[in-house]
Amino acid sequence: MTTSGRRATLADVARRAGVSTTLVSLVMRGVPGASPANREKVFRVARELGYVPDSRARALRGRSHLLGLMYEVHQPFHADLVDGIYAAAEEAGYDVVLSAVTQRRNEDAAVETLLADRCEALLLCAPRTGRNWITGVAARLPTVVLARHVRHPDVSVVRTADVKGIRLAVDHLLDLGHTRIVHIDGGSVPAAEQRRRGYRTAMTKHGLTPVLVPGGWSEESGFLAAQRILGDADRPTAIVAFNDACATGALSALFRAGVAVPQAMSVVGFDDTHLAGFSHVGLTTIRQDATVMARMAVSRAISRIETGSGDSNGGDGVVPPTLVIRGTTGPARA
Amino acid sequence: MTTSGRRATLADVARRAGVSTTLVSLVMRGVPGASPANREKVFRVARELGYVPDSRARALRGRSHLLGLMYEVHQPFHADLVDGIYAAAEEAGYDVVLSAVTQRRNEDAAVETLLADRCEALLLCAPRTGRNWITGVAARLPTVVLARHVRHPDVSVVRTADVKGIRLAVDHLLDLGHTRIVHIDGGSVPAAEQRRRGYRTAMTKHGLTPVLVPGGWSEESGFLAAQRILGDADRPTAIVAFNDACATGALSALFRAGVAVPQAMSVVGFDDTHLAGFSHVGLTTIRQDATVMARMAVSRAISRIETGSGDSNGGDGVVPPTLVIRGTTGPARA
DNA sequence: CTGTTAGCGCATTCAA
DNA sequence: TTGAATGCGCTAACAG
Repeated sequence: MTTSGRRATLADVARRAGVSTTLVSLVMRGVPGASPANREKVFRVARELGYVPDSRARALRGRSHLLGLMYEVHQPFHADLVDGIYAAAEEAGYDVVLSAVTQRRNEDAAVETLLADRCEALLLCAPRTGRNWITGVAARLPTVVLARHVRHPDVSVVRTADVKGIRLAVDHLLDLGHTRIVHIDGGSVPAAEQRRRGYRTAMTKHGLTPVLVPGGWSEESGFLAAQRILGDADRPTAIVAFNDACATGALSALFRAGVAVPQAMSVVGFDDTHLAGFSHVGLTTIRQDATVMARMAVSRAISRIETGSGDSNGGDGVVPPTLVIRGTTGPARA
Repeated sequence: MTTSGRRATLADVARRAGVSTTLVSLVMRGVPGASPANREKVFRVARELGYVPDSRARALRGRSHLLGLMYEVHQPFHADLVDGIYAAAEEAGYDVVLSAVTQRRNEDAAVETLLADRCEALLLCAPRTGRNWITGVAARLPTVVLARHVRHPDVSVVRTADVKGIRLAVDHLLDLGHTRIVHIDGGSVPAAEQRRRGYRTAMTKHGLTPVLVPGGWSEESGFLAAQRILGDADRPTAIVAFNDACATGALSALFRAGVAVPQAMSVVGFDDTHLAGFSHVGLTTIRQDATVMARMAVSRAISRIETGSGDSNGGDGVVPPTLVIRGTTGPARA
């Protein structure tokens, strides 16, 4: 930094431009009420001084128009949500404050900073902490939970229809002639329960026996689960994985073991993250629409802010998933 | 939200506890100067009212103690940096404001919000915008650039010794008896230039001919590049990829084509992101130490803030990379 | 169209 | 140990 010491303020600009602070404020906010000549002059001086309105002082004055967003830095799907939420918030005239959950920074810490930041509502991406914690948070600020089930009047929920998503996967495999289909589950991760249930339901509905293999949300967990599956005497012909990362890990195990995909084994993921779309993976998967979820979440947050409370939209925001067929599923062997 | 309408303030707590605002302020900041009895009472009332100090009002008062961090949501290595920077900043008594770069939100927009947020310094993770933009930003606020070369008195740089990193990779392969080693480069991405140069230097030093294959930072680019390599008449025996994602993509192409790794082809990545560590990938790679880089970056930012300007640490912060040998490299075939 | 003024929530003087 | 007063940068009344 080479420029002056102090940060330029609205008053500095006003003084230098020879106008009132009100006028500068008007011009900077783009509201009408200033002559073109003055508007021009203010802009010029502001640029000269490197003036940027102080968002904190602005917020202190009245409403902050801030949406607090908690997400996990290492989750690709959360990255998609972040992107969508930025966009949706901007459209609605709100700003977003990010608060990341990392290995050394837990959800409680993440929310604490959001609270201190004067956010008007909280968006929580797939919170892992218990239900009581969530309702506790929701008691303090309007709260929207994404990608997790919670049933409580204080919290709005936006999620994918997990059960339906898994059903799409199973049905797709059935259409291809598979009958021995296993599910690598997500363990204790949010949504894992629903997907497990969806799998069981879909299988039993067709008179098939559900087989669950313990997994997780990471590539490693998928890898390990697939190895276990390959060791089974009665090897299945298809795998429905908890998510894309898990599916990718499983794929690696299969490649390693020389099992041809999809000839000898079909694999379906969940999420449709960037990972799945890469041409080399070509993963058949269940797509969660991050953009739609983001839009819904923002809209619900704002509605909660403005109506003070209560969910006018009636119930969870459930986004329908879609089946994306790529290269990892194929006909069952005769 | 079920509680009262207005957010509780310091004055509310003071009134309810029957003490002065000063006292509450003291207690909340944990500075000495209040009787144990009062301290206790203030804490109790604060909890009852759900009082959280307003960080924005606090910042308005004097210094904000805020570090602005720009990073790319979809880059795993940036996630590692974010994690480290949160930790390092906290140790130093600073807070972090995140500003993500996404597909719909460019670097300029990201920095603009950081400026408005009253940050005292900026940390830019591998900025892609031109040099002039960076120096322009640095003219406004103390700035530290991570993982990219910039030579300018106004900007501090923290980066991995890219040239040395690539040399480690090449030397490792030479030790294993490889001579036909190609480099899948990073195109126009920051640091790609240095790695390219490091590769050329390392090869020519040993009298070998460098062979560059155009690549990029994504898995897809690595996949495509590897396909091209496999099509070559004079197929190499080893690949040094621009980064882990690129290497992972290349690995997939090799698996697909039935090329055994490392028997028929060795592959080295760069970064040592989570991806590389997963057991199923077992990628030999050049490790960038995100934690050390984060610590250095924070320390330089603070030093710039406090000394007003100038880089007392003298020159770039260069973090030595290390070779991590896993399963994707092996002896060249006789 | 433009200027004056009050106050947002907090930390920090200075007095008591 | 405690309390009252001041100002950070900005916006929203209100007056000119």
